[in-house]
Amino acid sequence: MPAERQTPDDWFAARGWQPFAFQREVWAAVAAGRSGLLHATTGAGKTYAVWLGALAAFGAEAAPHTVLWITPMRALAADTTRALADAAAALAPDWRLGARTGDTASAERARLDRKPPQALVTTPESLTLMLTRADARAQLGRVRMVVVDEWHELMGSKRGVQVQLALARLRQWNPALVVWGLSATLGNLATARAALLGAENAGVLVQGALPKQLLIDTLIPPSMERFPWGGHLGTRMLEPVVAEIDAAATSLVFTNTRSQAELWYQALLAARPDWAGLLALHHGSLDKEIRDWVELGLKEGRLKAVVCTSSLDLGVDFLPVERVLQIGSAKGVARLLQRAGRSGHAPGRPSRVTLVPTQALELVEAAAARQAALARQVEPREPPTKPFDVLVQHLVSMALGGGFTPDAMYAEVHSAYSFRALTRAEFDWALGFVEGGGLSLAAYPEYHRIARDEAGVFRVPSVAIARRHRMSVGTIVSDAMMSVSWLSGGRIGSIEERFLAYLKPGDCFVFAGRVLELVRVQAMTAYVRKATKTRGVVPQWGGSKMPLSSELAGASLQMLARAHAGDFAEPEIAALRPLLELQERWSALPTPDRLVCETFRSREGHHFLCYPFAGRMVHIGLGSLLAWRAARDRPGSFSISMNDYGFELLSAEPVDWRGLIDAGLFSPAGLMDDVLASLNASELARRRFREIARIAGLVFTGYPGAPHSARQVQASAGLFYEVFRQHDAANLLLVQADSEALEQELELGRLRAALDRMSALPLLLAAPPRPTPFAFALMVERLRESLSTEKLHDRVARMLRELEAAAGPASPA
DNA sequence: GACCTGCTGCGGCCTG
Repeated sequence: MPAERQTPDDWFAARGWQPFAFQREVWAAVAAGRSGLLHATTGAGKTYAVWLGALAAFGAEAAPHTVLWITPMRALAADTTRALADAAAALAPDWRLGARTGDTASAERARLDRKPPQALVTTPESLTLMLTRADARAQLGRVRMVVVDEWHELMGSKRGVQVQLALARLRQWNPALVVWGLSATLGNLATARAALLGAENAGVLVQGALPKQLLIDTLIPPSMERFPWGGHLGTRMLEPVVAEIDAAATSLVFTNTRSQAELWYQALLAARPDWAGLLALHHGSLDKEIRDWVELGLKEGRLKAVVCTSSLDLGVDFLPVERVLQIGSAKGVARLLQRAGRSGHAPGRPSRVTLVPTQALELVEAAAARQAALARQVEPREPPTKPFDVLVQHLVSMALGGGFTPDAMYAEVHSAYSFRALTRAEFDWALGFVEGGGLSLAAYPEYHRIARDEAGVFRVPSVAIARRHRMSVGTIVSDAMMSVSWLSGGRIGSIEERFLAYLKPGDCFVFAGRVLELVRVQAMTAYVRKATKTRGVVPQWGGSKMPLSSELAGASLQMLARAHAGDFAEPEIAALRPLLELQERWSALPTPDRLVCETFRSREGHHFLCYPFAGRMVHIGLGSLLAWRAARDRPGSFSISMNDYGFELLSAEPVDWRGLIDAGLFSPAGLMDDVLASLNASELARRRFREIARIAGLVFTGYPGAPHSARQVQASAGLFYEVFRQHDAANLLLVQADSEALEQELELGRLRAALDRMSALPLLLAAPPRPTPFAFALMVERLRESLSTEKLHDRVARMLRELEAAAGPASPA
C-alpha cells in the first residue's frame, strides 16, 4: 500500500512550525510552473521553500531525473541530499534521491546510471559531464525543474556561465523547465534573476525577508599609541583575540590569506599551549582529509576555534559556531555579511562578527563596514560578457552530447544571458575555431575537435579528443600546485611550485600548522618529515588580489567626512581620534566631497600622495597612469606604491604637481591610450590568456596523478598566445584576453569613474611637514612596481649628485 | 614610529 502523501502544510504542521509567507509564495509559484529567484539571508528556510514546492508539484509523477539540484561545492552535496530526503519521505515517499559529484564512488555512479533517482544533487561540472554523453537527451530531456543553490556565488563567474549554458540546453529539450535560484548577500537581484532564467524569461523574485539581528563590533586596540600605522598581519591584537576565543564555546577566526592563517594558528598556540588539540586550521591548500576532520570536529563541538580563510565561508550551515572573528579588512560588505552569518545560524538567533583591525586605518574601515552592512549596501556581482573560452568548450561538450546543428545551437547559446549580445559572426567564428582550429592551428588534427556528419550534425569524431575534453570540463583554473606529502606516506596538502623552488632539502617551512623539513622533491610532490626545529618560513600562495569594494570604500569616505565634521561617535573613530586629528592638522581628511593630495620631501626624495579610496587595483592603474603622464614630456623616474586608500609617487627630482594637475593630469580624456601606453597591458593579457587557453581546451594540464608542471602549462599557453598574435590577430580568444585584462585586472570602469571624480572634486593639495598617518601606511607598503622613463646616464648623474651631497657637511634632518 | 599579505570553487585517464 502506497504511503500517504503529505502537503507542504502537513509537513510544517507535523513539525509544529509555521511556514513563512515567502515559503508559501515560492511553493505556489512552483506549483504554477513559474521560475524564479529566492533571495534570503538564512539557509534552511530557502531550501525547504523550493524543495517542498517541487515535491508538491511533481511528487506524484515519479520519473527519473525530475529535479536536478545544483550545488557549487561537493562538500554540500551529502548534507543537502540528506535534508532533501527528509522532506521527500513525507511528500513523495516513492522518490529516490542521489548525489553525483567528482568524488562519487564508481559503484555508486554505476547505480545512478542504471537507475536514475527522481532527484539528483550535483555540481555544475558534473552536470556538464552528464550533458556530454551521447544519450544525454534520453537521460536529461525530461528534467522538470532545476534548483541552483548559492547562485550568488556562481553568477559572477565563468562557472555561472557554464550553468547558464547547461540550463539553455535543458530548456531546449523541455521549454516548460522550471528553474529556481537560491541566493544570499547580493546587491543586484534583477540581474541575478535574468542571468539564471535566460534573456527572455522574467520569472518571479521572492524576498525571504526574515528579520535577522546583526551585530558587528570591533576589538579596539588596548593601546593606540603602540598600534601600527601600516601592516596587515595583526598579531599585535593577539591578546584580545585570545580573550575572545576563551570566552566563547566555539569560534571561527577568518583571515584573508592562507599564510596569515598559518601564522595566526602558530601565534595562538604559542600563546595558549593548553589549546593544543582544541585549535584547528582550515584553508584551501590543506588536504581534503585534514579539512574533513576539522569540519567534523566543528560539527561535533570538539573544537574551540578554527583559524580559516574563505574556505569556511560556505558549507558550515549546520555547524554550531558561537563567535566569528575577522582579522583584517573583510574588503567587502557581502563577504562580511556572509561571515557574520556563520554564527547564530538558526532562526531568531543574532549573527555576530567581531572585526579585528591590523592597523590604524582599518578602524575607519571597520566602522564603515558596520554602517554599510546595517544599511545592506551589498556589492553587485556581474555575470561575464561573452566569454568565448566557455563558448568554445561548450560547443565541444554539446557535440559530444548528441551533436547539434549550427542554427539551433546559435539560438540556444544566444538565449543564455551572458551571450545575449553574441552575434552570428562571433558564433560562427567559435564554431569554425573548434571545427578547424582557426587560422593558425588548421594543420593540427587535434584542434579539429568537431566535424559535420552526413546529416549536417556536428559531432566529435575522435575518441581521444572526447576523452581529453571530458577530462578538462569546467572553468576553474588554478596554478600547478605541488603536493606536500609525508616521507612515510599520506598527503598533507599542496603548495606552489614557485615557493618550493626557493627551498633546498633540509630547509624548514610552516605548513598545516606544523614545522616541516623538506626531504626531496620528485614528480610534482614535495616529501617532508617533521622538523626538529621550531621555526620555518611560512609559504605564500599566489592568490589573486582582493581590492576594497566600491561600497566599502565609499562608506569609509563617509566615515571620514563624519570625523571631519567633528562626529566621533563610533567607537572605532573615537579610538582613532588623535590620529585623525593629526592628519587633519598636517594635511586634511579625504571625504566624498574633496580630493586630498600631499607633497613633501624626505631623504628618499620627493613624495606625491593621493587618496581617492578606489581600491588597490585602481590605484595601481592611477599611479602608473599619472607617473606616465607626468613623465611624458620630461624624463623622470617614479617609484609607485599603493594600498586600498591611495597611492604614492616618489621621484628623485621635484615635480610641479599643481601645474600638472591644472594642465589636466587627472583628465579622463585619452584614458584608454594612456593606460595601454603606461602599463604593460600585453603582459597582463598574456597572463589572462593562460586561463582562457585552458578553458578553451587548447592546453591540457595532464592526467590525474600526473599533472603537468606550471612551467609546461605556461610555456604552451604562451606559445599559443604568440602564434595567435602573429598569425591570427582577430582570434576572439585574444580579444577576450585583452578585455579581461582591462576589466578585471585593471578595473578600467572603476578607474575611469575615479578619474571623473578626481577631476570634478575640489583639490586640497597639502604640503605637510612630515609624512602624515595616511602617507605612512603607503610608505610602509613600499614599492611593488616601478616605472622608469629615465635614461641611464641621468640616473648615474643623479647617483653621483647624491654621493656628493652625502659626502658634504651633514645637514640637520 | 613601524615588515611581514593576497581567497574559493571541480573534474578527469591509461595499464596485456
